[in-house]
Amino acid sequence: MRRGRTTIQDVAQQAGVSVATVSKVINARYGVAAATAAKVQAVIEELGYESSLVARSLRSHRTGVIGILVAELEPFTAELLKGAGRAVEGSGYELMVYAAGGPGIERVGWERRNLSRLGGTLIDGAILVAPTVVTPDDTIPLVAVDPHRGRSGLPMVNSDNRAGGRAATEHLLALGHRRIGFLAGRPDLESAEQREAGYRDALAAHGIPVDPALIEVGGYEQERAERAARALLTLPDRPTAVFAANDRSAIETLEIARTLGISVPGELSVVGFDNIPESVMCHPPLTTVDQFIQHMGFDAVELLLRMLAGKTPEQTHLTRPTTLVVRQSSGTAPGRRAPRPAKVAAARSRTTATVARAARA
Amino acid sequence: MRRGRTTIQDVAQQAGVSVATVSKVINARYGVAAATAAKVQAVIEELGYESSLVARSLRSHRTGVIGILVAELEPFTAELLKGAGRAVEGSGYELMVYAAGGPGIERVGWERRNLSRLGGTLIDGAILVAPTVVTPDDTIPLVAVDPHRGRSGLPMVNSDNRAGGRAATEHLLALGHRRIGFLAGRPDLESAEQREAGYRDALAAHGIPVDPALIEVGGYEQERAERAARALLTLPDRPTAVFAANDRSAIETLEIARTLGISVPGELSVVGFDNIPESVMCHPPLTTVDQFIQHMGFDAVELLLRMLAGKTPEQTHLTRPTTLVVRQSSGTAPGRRAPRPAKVAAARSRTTATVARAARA
DNA sequence: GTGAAAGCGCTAACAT
DNA sequence: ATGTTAGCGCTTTCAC
Repeated sequence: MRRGRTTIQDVAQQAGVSVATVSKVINARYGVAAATAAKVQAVIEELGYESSLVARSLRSHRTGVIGILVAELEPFTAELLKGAGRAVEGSGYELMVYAAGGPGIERVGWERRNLSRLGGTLIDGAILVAPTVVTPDDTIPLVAVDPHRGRSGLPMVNSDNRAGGRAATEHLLALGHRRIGFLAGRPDLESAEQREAGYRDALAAHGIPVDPALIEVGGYEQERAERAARALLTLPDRPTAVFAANDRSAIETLEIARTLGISVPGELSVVGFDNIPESVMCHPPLTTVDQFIQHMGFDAVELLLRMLAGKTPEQTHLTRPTTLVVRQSSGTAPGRRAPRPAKVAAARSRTTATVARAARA
Repeated sequence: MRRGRTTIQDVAQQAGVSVATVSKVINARYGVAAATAAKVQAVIEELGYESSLVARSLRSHRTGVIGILVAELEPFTAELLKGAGRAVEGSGYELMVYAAGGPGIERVGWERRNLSRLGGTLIDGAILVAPTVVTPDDTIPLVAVDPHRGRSGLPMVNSDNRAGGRAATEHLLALGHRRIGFLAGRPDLESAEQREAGYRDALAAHGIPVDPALIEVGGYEQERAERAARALLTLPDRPTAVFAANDRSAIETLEIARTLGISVPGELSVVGFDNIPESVMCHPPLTTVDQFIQHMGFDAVELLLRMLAGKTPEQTHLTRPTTLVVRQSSGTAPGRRAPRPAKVAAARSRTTATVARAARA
């Protein structure tokens, strides 16, 4: 046995041919005698040789690999990957997920950095998840999922965040809440901005002025979100409900409420956004806005695949609808004695069923 | 603007120095005048240059990237990634997940193929998830998660599958079930084998002979599992309970039961294994064995990190305990009128709480 | 039909 | 302190 990996050199030597010939056999190029090809093939099998993706891509600039670039491997990303995974099946492409290394290090610009590191070589196209800035790089086809604010011109997949934000807030209003706090997300993301717009829409529609004291920025970061939630819940005249811009923040709000001895949904209603699996497993299960993350992952890959095939897709901006999923973290506003309306209960089972179906789709 | 990526060549030219000098600056090597370094650095910023991971790794054989090789991006994998993601934070390493491309193509040997393609270059170490065969490759440090049967000598992380299988079966026995079917998993995986052993253990402990007709192989594959579940449920004298070797198979069993008009848990109890998020979202929510997948991912990365640091870990075989999580898919055996015991209800809330905590850990 | 040689972008010895 | 040279493993002209 040799040390290190088996290289094309080893195969060539063992087969008694040149490296070039082996390469031709591997890539099924013309100009190789059947007998030679067979012999080389046999040696390849024997040695268990597999050509190095790295060396190959450095040279040929075509790898059959799609990159998914994310800042962090957290629930949202994980859901997205499930959808992406299904979309590549049978496409001939493989998936490479590159995680920038946690939430810590220099969020801004990670996608450009990693794109430079991988693009042009290694991956034929990439999906950028919640990118901070994107200099439309013309090296390889790109698709953005849940992108930052402002037109980037990049093909993208997102959801109707504004309608989702509105639905969440309307739900709380329907339950009699009037002081509804908003736990804002990453200010640079269009989605976060739109969810806030939806929140404002709903309040405006009901003639309720927005109270700036009830808006805190959580930024989708654990500590910051916790601080923001605590600020909201320790207000002299605290809100009776909080709409958080994503499920993680909402779950953190649930946590803070628990430490403060505030019962949910008795004294406080909480609504999130995303419908990550964790939103079902927390206590109480979270009312949230489903944005069908798996579908987004699926769509993004499909779009990219089409671009890689050279077809210019007619639709380069895919926006998915969202659905409110009512669970146990939201209830009638304190002081109101309206019983939980029957239609809410009905909505609950329906939407939950939807989720289950989406998970398998 | 140039076409294609910016290379080290471009930087060197623009800065009026040699390529080697630029390389030294990038890698903070000695032998560069402060002034030169500053100038080069400025050009790097200006051009937005980032060195190619591919070219670099081809040469230096050190990348700071850990590979996670999986056959498919499905719920189990996704959970594992969450844990792995947390473990690399602050380690200086980044994570690259490589998905072999769906459940379809040539399952056996995918890990060896991909390892050859990436190893030695691109990744400094790898985690193999549910590998089919592993020729202990000495090129880079390897850790296996949920490995195949037989000693591979590879450092590994798994759970106490036998105890878990026993607990699941004991639970059904305690509910009065006597005809308990088993939906087996991938025969090549040690975990699947152990779960079956646990099942047999429990039956034996209660003096119940194993009925071969009640054992079907699902192989963790959608279609096959569905066929197996259908076979079990259409048996002339069908089982009153089914223990499936993983949650996906269990959820598929739920599905088949529904199409056959068999009510769960009224006429049939179902217990799974894994505790993937989907097990909470299905109908009814699944009773299952939690194997703390996220923790396994965390542990695997930590173990690999230690190996990469050159420390030989004293413990190279990590086995985690499992916990039964009782939800709504299991109930008293038909014909028995024992009310659902109070302690089961108690266990339920406790274990669910455990899950919630684990999810955040 | 086959092999020699150049080069992808980079780093590491070795010169200067 | 800087540049020159030689590859890493592979693909691709282009001779033979």
